[in-house]
Amino acid sequence: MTVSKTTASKTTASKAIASKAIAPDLIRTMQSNGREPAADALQMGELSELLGYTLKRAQLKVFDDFIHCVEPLQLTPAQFSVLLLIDANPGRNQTEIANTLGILRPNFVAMLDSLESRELCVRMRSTNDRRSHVLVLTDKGRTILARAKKLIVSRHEARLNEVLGPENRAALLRMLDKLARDF
Amino acid sequence: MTVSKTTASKTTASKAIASKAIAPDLIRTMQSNGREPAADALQMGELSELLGYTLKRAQLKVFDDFIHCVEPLQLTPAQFSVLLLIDANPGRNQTEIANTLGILRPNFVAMLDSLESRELCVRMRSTNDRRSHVLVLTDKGRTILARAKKLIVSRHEARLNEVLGPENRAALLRMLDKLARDF
DNA sequence: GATTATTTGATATGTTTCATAACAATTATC
DNA sequence: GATAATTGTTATGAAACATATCAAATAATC
Repeated sequence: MTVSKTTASKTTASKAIASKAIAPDLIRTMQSNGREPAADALQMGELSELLGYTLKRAQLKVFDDFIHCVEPLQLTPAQFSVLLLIDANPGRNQTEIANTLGILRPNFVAMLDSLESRELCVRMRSTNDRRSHVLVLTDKGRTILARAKKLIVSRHEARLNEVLGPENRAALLRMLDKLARDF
Repeated sequence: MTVSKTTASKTTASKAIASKAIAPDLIRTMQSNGREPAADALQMGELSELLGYTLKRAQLKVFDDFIHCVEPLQLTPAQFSVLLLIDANPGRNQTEIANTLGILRPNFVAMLDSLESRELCVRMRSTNDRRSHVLVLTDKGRTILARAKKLIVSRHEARLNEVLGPENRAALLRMLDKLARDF
């Protein structure tokens, strides 16, 4: 280590410029334009060029919006994907659904418990293989799923189209899919 | 609920076709082409069109590759971003760095403890504001950061360019940045 | 056909990540 | 000088993610 143990940090108010007579945003402008480094925005450095960083940031934003759009149905992205996959793949068991979604079997148990307690789906012992549970949506589950799809299309994906434009949205999806597959 | 409590699930081997005389992949081909639904790949349904789902999948892949590429230095994406931001913003305190990265201050403490215990950075009491800690990279920290940047460029981002192509990679970054900001 | 190995769902458990409340020390505000 | 706000910290909890292990059921092997 070559660094000394104390340093001066310029925090918020620089000097004693601040006075009630001057508007707050004017003060900020003066500070930002002064010789002192702007107190607000930090340099992002090479972080802006790091795809992984921006990817994560975007993912959090998109998930937040998803949750908000589908809020009246109280479905997380993961729960929605489970319902969707059960519906699209009748006759499949827990392991198959979980694996396809990248969910580990032990963690899938509580997930299903929750959905089943809300009567959105049911586990049924398979007659062929009495070890496995075939997953089936209830009527309520199908209804919720249908409503969720509508909300996602009309709110969530619509907003994505607004921000990106339909062509860009499609291009983005293609590239992300390529990454998810071939990377 | 309108579903009965038992159902038949077709699992692996259909009928008694299996025999040692037939090659395993031939059997699989026969099964896939038969009337029975393919036992392997599940229908992804509308999931393939859900941007959030693909986004998450891609993000996990990219982070995995990041961790792998920078493995000799034992840096997580989060740790790397902290080192980078400290280096790019001398004189800033914990709260400022944490906020910029979207890390909550309480969670940032252990993070810094870890980096400091590895002697990659130091907290220094500010002389201006004795509440705050100014964060500074040690020489070791700067060295590790420089090595990490090299590994990321030569391995990680290089691979991204291979898979996507430079133009697509740039376009992807632009769109993700737009989402992270405006969404 | 009995023995061994594998698969399925489940439990227990641990780690990591993320979020909230509260506190002492310090500084800002009035 | 009393009160409020900020900084780093601790404690704590929830959620997401991962591993080992188990009983029941089935498949594979001898």
